[in-house]
Amino acid sequence: MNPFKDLKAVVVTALEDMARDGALPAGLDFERVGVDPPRDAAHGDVATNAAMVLAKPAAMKPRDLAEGLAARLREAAHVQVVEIAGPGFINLRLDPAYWQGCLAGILRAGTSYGRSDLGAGQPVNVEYVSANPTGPLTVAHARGAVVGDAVASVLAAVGYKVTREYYINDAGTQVDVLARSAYLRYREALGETIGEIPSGYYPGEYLKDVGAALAARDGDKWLVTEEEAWLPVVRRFAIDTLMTRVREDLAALGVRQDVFTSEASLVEAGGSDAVVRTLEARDLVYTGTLEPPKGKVLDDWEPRPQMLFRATRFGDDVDRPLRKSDGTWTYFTADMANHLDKYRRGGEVMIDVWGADHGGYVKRMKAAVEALTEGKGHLEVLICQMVKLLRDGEPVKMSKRAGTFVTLREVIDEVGKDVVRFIMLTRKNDAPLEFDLTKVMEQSRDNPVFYVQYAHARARSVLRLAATELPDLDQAPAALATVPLARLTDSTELGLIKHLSLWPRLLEGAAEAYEPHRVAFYLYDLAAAFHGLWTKGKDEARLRFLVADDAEVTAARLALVQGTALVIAAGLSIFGVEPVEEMR
RNA sequence: GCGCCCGUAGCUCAACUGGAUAGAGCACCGGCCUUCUAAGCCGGAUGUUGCAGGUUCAAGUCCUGCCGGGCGCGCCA
Repeated sequence: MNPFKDLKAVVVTALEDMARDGALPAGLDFERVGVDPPRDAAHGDVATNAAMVLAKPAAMKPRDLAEGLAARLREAAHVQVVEIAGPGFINLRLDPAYWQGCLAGILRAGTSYGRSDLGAGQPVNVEYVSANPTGPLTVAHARGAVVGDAVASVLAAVGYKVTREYYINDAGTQVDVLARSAYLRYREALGETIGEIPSGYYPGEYLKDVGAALAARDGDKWLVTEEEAWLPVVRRFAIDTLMTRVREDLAALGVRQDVFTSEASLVEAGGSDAVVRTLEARDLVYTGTLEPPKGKVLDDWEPRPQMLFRATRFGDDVDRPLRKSDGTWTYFTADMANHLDKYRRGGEVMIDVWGADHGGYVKRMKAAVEALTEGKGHLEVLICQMVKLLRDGEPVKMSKRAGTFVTLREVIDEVGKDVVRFIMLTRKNDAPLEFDLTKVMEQSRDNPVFYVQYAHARARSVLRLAATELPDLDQAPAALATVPLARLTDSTELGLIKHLSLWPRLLEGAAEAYEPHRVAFYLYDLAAAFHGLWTKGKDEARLRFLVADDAEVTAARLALVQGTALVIAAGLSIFGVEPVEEMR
């Protein structure tokens, strides 16, 4: 059920008929032919650019081509008016019966309306969050979490087989710093005065819990041992504790990932070595010395020969180091192992959601995927820009260095997970986002979460009232598909159906572009259309949803209300947001 | 210095992968509640899409060069 796809088929069929009749050259590619809702409703219900994009390959004048196509489209079912406009657009207006039929189709499809098999079951791996387990999640992490989760849901809805993945960065020097920081808190928990946290350590208060928990478990046994004895134990303990907390935070946000891959175990299992061997076999590894970056002062720079990956062969700016001077692998090497692992587990298509501070890392990872998969794997990276947390328009003070930052958990506790999720999706991922804790709780049109929820609540409210007044009417979507929908004739009613008819097309577009925010804007527009119809019924009694002496029109309108509620709920469920039954 | 991202109405942002006269909200003005939620709706103004070129029937969208902002730039992750 996809009205605009059906309309495209109508146009393509007409073009094929023309080719068969000799009105068009044979073998034209209709790929670029668009059949879209026009920006301006005055242009009709649907517009196609077919005459313009085919004019050149067909060696015809756009106007002539348009005349021929328009003549055939006039014969198509439900086509009321066909006009040629501007440089060669063909505008179609469809009769009310077409749109009434669409509503019936939407209701028959029910909750599966909008879903499709576009992806044809192709596997896609979406990796997101992947935060270091060195502290609680923040609002910045939340954006990546929600965007990744929504991209995954959008792709799943259009038929891809999606794996949601988290890569745990539990190896390297940062987790050693974590361990030493936690050890300080452990000593503190056992009564020592540790004073100010030295620089280079994680100062966050949250590590007090970790230290105390370790003291409770192991007593004072690590106080007297050397670092090499306690470090692996404390590190493991701290990582496990913090990862548990990360998972709890994600659960509170409604994010549940399928696969958690540990960098440490990947390296331990020889993943990095395997990556280097693979690259060596393809002659993509050499020992060389990198130039210092120009225009940037590096006081401790000294030229050093190191093991390098020929990333420049795959479009990167410089070749990239694989091994640190202490002999261990770089983060990059381990992450290559991660991506090779994902690829082998069955994902030619991989999507990574990263923070803005990793933007400089995109080219090398794409280069690595191309090299490791011999061009068969494809990596797409979505960069999430900053989240500016505000309260009443004023920035909320945060400093990671001083350990004073607002955690995701605090924000969820304050405004609720649904608000966090929706707001995080009201911007393109690569645009900065303002998150005003005051504004998102406002009940006004300025707050999209409220506005969309209100529309759904109003729709449900009508259906509740109808259930008591018309107990014999079956409100199930499939049942409402059979009522006399021809009674829906007002332009506002038909306009609302047209909005609903866009949903499958919009969802596919959001999936192909990896842009879940489109769903948020769609829902906002749909809510506006519904609120408009609602109020029109207040002004003109004949347009009220429930008309006491006309059971038919009431049933038809309830079908429209049900369809609207259905689509809003479907959109919100893509976002992992619960549609509300009533506003409080 | 180099690379990536961004630049649209006074403010916050859209613009359906190149379509028609660039649209919403906020703010400002004026209307609409004995009736399904007025937490809403209707009407009113606002633009050299940072600048300059180029490609195209068609450019906010693609290409080149500038200007402005953000992020990043060997052995952190």
